[in-house]
Amino acid sequence: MVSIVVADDHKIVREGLIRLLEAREDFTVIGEASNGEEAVAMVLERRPDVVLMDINMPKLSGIDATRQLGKAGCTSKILVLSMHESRAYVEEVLRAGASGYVVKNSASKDVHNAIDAVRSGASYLSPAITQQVVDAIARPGDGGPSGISMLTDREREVLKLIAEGLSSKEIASELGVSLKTVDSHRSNLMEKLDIHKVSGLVRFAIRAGMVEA
Amino acid sequence: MVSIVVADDHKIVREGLIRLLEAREDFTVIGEASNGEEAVAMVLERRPDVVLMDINMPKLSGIDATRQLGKAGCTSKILVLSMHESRAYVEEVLRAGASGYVVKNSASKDVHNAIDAVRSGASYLSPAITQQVVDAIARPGDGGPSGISMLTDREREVLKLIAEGLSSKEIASELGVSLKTVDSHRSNLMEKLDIHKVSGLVRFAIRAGMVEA
DNA sequence: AGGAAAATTGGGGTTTCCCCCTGATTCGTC
DNA sequence: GACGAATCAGGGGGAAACCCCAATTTTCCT
Repeated sequence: MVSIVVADDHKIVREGLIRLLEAREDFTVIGEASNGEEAVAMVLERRPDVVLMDINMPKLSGIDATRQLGKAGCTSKILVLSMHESRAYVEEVLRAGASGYVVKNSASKDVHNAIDAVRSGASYLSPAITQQVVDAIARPGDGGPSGISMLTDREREVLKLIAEGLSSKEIASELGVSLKTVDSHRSNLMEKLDIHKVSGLVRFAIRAGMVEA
Repeated sequence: MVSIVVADDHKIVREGLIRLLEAREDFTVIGEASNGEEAVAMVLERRPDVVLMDINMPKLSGIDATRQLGKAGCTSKILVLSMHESRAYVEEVLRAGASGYVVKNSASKDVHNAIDAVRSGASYLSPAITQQVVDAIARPGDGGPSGISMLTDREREVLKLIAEGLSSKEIASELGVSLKTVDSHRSNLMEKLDIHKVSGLVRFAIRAGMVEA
């Protein structure tokens, strides 16, 4: 019997997922969460075998939640559910410690397979994704990391807030650091990405799935 | 018996929705589509009582599909499913001819209710939405179409270039006018849209389909 | 363990651009 | 004529972008 926690901010999607999961008699959903914080708390408390986690969630993204669970020494396997097929996204998810990446454009059978895979210690990537990863590995001359992975955690954080429309001053107070520090991160990430305009940063962040359009 | 067509680009979501719908014995799903074009073709062919349509779909958005169905004289009731709760979206959806607007953060019971409502000729708006609509009506001052239609051709042109990352100076030379003129258009469109940051303009332009992410 | 490299933090100063305000002129349309 | 749209213009405040710099911590590699 495989115990599962489902985390997705859309109730209707959550309900649908649960039905799909429980079509398998050896799967049992033991909890559901509607945001990242809730998901972390619930997983740490109930210790499911598998967590089916959406990326786009309020308060704490699925990626950050995955990261936190890893740091907390959680042994539950995390299966990230995403609507994005961009390579940059997959990279970040896997580095955060997830065992699998399933695009929402999958059949329920695929999700079942994915759960079986991560249960047995394997990794699972949606077919649409594996090709991207293979491409990335096969193309070292591509400048390697597609951009986002060459940024530090802090720089990603700052980029996300820039793309969301916060001014440097607001970002500084949001992160609890000085304006000058934010300015440094801003300059550094612009240099790394070779994007020197806010508009470019916003489009990049959207393509990378860091923010919604 | 209510016949339904489900349109959503994510297969896993589509499957979940279908299960939720068929939990009601008087509902029967007679078709599913993974993009807007497919949805239009299928609805015109099978003439369902109700279409459950996601907004975000490739090729043709749920909104445009709704518009096309209306022009084609289709009598199927259209229930739009959206992850957005912003007023601008609701307005556009309803003006496109949809009978209902259901946020994805709803319970399956709400979707059942929504279908019952539109079936009987009524409109259905998710609770989270009704407040927004009431607010919009109560404020005749800015009650106009909250989107792109209030911009002039020139302003749309400038907005597009801003979103593409050009500076005001570059836009001026691109359009063959003075920098100050561009500055005026910029100010005016910002005022009209009530968006006062580049990041917001870029996201707006992407949502409006004026530029690619 | 020890040292190198990177990340994070912080500061000063300059230049450019953005944003908002006010105003004006021309053109076409209703 | 009245109106809206497009064009042009100046000035001022502020933010951003880019330059210089440096201290501390964390991470990584040998």
